[in-house]
Amino acid sequence: MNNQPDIGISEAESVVMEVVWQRHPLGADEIIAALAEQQAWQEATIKTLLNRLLKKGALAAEPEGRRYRYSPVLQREAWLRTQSAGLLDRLFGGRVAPLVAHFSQHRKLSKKDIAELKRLIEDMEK
Amino acid sequence: MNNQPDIGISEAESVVMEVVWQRHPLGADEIIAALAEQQAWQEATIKTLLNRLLKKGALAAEPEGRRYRYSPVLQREAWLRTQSAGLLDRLFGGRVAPLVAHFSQHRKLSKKDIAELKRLIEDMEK
DNA sequence: CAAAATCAATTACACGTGTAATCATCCATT
DNA sequence: AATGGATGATTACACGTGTAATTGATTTTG
Repeated sequence: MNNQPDIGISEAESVVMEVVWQRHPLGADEIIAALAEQQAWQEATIKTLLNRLLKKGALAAEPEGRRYRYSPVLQREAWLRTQSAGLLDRLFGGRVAPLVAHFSQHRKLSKKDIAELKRLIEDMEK
Repeated sequence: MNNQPDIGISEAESVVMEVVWQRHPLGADEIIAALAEQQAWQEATIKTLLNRLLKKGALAAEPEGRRYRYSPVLQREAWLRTQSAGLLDRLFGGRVAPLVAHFSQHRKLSKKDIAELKRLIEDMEK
């Protein structure tokens, strides 16, 4: 009974969420400040995104004086899960191995990556 | 100099592409027939998608009599690459290991999957 | 040959999204 | 108290997308 019926957030919205996921609660000004460094967005744009995220229920806002502090309702983990599951199913028939194979062909994996993968797999075998 | 400047296709469009990737060239009727079994789309809808894919340059159509036969221009491999790279970068900071870790936590990997992964990694080490 | 069937092309339309400007409200300052 | 600044709310607007109906051109059929 706490199950959010799968909030869908857009690309731009997810950029805002990333900021709030990292630290919260945050005021709009702080979010705007954090984004100023990576995005070329006007303040108004970010305000819009915040409102849309509120309306979608991905963020919660608690009033603090005349300001709001925003916190995530949608959890990053849950979002990650639907995003990556979606891609895996649509593109790789839901199988992880082909996905890894794909990356191993097209993306340089460092020795560290490989070592880490190896450890992961060993853990899985137990 | 053959570099298509990154054709972007939508979700619904990709469903059509999957059909054409599997077998081509195909007439619109064949595509419609193939999709009838999985999608509840009207013919007109598929026609629209075909036209949009043409306009985007993702498909090519050669006239055959008064019909067209459609073939992919955008290659599945290329599309896969941008799709999965996008997700990897946006969600996992471009690192493969965290992605695999994520799946290993949330998705049951069969023994077969694990064995396959293991082999992949062994190959990588060489 | 006229009528019907077949396809592709054109047009439709609501909704989400990226991107923002403007409006309204409330607090602080002169 | 009036004014200016801050900030949230409302409105804007073009474009992509999902979903299709309608139109137009051509072919097949009676």
